[in-house]
Amino acid sequence: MKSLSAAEENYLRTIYKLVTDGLEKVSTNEIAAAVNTKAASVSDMLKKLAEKKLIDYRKYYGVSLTEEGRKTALFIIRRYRLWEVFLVDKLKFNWDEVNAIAEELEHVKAPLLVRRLDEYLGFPKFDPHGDPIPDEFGELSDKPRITLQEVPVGQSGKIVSVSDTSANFLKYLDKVGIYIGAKVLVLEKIEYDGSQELFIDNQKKVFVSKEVAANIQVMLHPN
Amino acid sequence: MKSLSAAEENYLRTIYKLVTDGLEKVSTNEIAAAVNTKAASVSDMLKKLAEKKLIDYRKYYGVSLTEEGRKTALFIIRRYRLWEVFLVDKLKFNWDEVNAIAEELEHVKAPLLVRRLDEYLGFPKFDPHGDPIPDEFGELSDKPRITLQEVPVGQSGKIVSVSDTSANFLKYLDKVGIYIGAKVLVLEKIEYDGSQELFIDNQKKVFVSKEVAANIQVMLHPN
DNA sequence: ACATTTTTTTAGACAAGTCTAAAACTTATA
DNA sequence: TATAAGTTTTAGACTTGTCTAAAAAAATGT
Repeated sequence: MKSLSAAEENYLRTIYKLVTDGLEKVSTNEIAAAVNTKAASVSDMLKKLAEKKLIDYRKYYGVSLTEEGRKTALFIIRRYRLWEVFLVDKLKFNWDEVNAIAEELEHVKAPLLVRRLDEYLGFPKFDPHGDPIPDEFGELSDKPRITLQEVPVGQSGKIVSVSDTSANFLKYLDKVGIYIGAKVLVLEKIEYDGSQELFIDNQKKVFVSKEVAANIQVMLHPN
Repeated sequence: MKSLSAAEENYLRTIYKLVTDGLEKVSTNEIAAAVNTKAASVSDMLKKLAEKKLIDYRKYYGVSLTEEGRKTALFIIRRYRLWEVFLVDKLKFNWDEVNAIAEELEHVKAPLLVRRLDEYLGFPKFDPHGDPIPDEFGELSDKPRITLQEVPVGQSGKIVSVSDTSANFLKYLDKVGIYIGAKVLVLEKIEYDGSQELFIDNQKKVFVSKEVAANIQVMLHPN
């Protein structure tokens, strides 16, 4: 595996995240927003990553990962997500506080450290956001499917299945704009009755009851 | 507290270590050796640290820390030594494997992280080498005095006192070349009978029994 | 289909940190 | 004390990653 700078690793992890978030290819501007820099800087970096054969890059088109890039990204993500688990499980951070810190810890490379950390944490398969942690060989477990009820506020996912397949239920879902494959973001949860407000496909707000949420399975997105 | 780059922090911690190791002022070459770089690079960096008022620097003379530099170094060292404790206590590294890794972890700055880590580790007062860990306010505990028996192989220290003050014992010590203030390095320990081989003042090898070692108090050196 | 807007890339500059080679200074030695 | 030897600093170059401004390409709207 090629040795990468912290900046290169950041870009690679970000691209992986964006790609597996759905997009086939990712735009320069999207990357710029995600790594908090300017498009010009992204162009420069993309050239370098392309030279190292980690991404497929054609000017003015998007980028995608090569097989080598994908594998490399998985090892970076492994480090990142193990640290996330450490921060939440051991240091009692909230799942929404750990991103920035994990990003710094991710760049600590000592391979033995990662293995020991993994062991110490009990070989977790998923991070606090529900995203899978690649194993030593870069292998991913399937993403866990959790019910919409269990999705934390602010987290988004893709609707993958429903438990209640009655016509009534499906008709209701159809009517409010929920369907298999839809992107769903949890905007708010009402403690009182377990109902919640959703944002479907970044477009439509929908209010669902606890009962409805319990019957919808979601696959969490990274981030 | 000024915000420093990872490189600046490394230099500062190194200078602190060298200064408290005994030297009043530290030479460019000593620093170069310690941070594994060239004298020319050190000169450049010293100018920068002097500009930030973290060190007292006069060309062609040594450097020493200003009060601000000392304080800053203590916070860097706090991070460093807490990570050392984590690596040894939690991840089961040996005390001699942790230097390089702690050096990387040291640069992760999130202040809340350091506080949580401290708490998680049970507010340790000393790191695995016996060096004191500054508290949140940069305050140091005294160095612990431990018996020569407890000093790990490869670790060095200074002999600070003896429990047995009988003439016989002192005469023996004198004869083999052990005295208060001597530098002692533990070369080897014999499991079988608890005896050990020492290296006194980087000059003389001495073999002492378990009984003798138990009566000698040592103050550990950094590193 | 053409003009406008948006996105992306290039060109050139800059800051940090490192290096080598050579100059300046200090220390040791004869 | 003069010269040699060793140390430290300067000068100048290079790398990495960033930026702004401007040019080039693509997308959009009428």
